[in-house]
Amino acid sequence: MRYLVCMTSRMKSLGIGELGRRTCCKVQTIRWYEEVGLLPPPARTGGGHRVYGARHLARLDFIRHSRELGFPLDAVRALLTLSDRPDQPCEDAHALASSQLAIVEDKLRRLESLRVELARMTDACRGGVAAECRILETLADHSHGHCASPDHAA
Amino acid sequence: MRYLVCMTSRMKSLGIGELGRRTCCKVQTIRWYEEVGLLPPPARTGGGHRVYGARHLARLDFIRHSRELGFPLDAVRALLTLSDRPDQPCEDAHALASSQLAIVEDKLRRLESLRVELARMTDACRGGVAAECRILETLADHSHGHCASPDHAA
DNA sequence: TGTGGGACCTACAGCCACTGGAGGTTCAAG
DNA sequence: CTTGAACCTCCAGTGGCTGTAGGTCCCACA
Repeated sequence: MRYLVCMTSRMKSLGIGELGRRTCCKVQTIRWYEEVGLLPPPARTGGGHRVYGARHLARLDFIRHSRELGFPLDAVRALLTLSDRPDQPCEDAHALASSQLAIVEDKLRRLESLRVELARMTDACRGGVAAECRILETLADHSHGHCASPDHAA
Repeated sequence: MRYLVCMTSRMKSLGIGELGRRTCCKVQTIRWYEEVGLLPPPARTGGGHRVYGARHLARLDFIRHSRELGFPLDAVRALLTLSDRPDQPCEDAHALASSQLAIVEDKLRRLESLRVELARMTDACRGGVAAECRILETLADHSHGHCASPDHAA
């Protein structure tokens, strides 16, 4: 793919492999982002190989960073649309980010209580046979919330 | 399904709906657990409806509690096998629980750094148009780790 | 100029742990 | 006997990729 660099003197063009290397994306993932409309279809060589430019690199970086922060693809799509319209107010971006923050905070809370329970379990287990195992006992103990979730009540 | 209670005087028998209500499991999920071998196939009425007993209730409670703690189904399967053999040593249960604890602790660490970055983002954004939005700017900024992951290097 | 082999192509199946829907049957109460 | 909720089976879809099969293209090197 080095020939691509020679083809256009002023701008770097790169193949899908090189793009993947620069953005920490697997090649299949890049193709899949194209398929679902996150990344615009690039130019092709005569033989059908994809040829990317700086725009694609930036866009894929944006996508990857958003994904790393846990935004679902729909949110990434919305954020990309916003960044494509620099004159629009950024309220939506703010809303997306704070709802993502709320989700993360909620996950943190719930994971923390899992951690506590798991730590208590492993601490309580002092070896021995399964019949006396505190871990298995805890798991079998059904004195939990018992379907208080509104989801299930409905 | 009340007839089931009458059928057997000494033990409560229940239909799939009632079992679901008592364990916070959707009916489909119960059937699916049966399909993948986590829950033994129950008796059936003449018409083909599933009839569960106390064993199933306990086992499903065990499964649900394990799942709530984040154990993947394979681990749940292993834990169930252990609890079915009370004479065996419980080392495996301990190993499973501590590896799950390690996974949870790792997730907590990573979620916490997400939280920090998201909070910084939303704090930095003071409204305005997308072109000046700190959130979009942060997402577009590609001064990150750049493929240090061994996964990608390999 | 030929060749080797790595990078690329498409198309499709599989992962986890369910969830939902279609279309039909069974059950218990009134 | 009718009603309608609960149940049945089968199958497709979710999110976000990942892996595989079977082929084609590209370019460095001899």
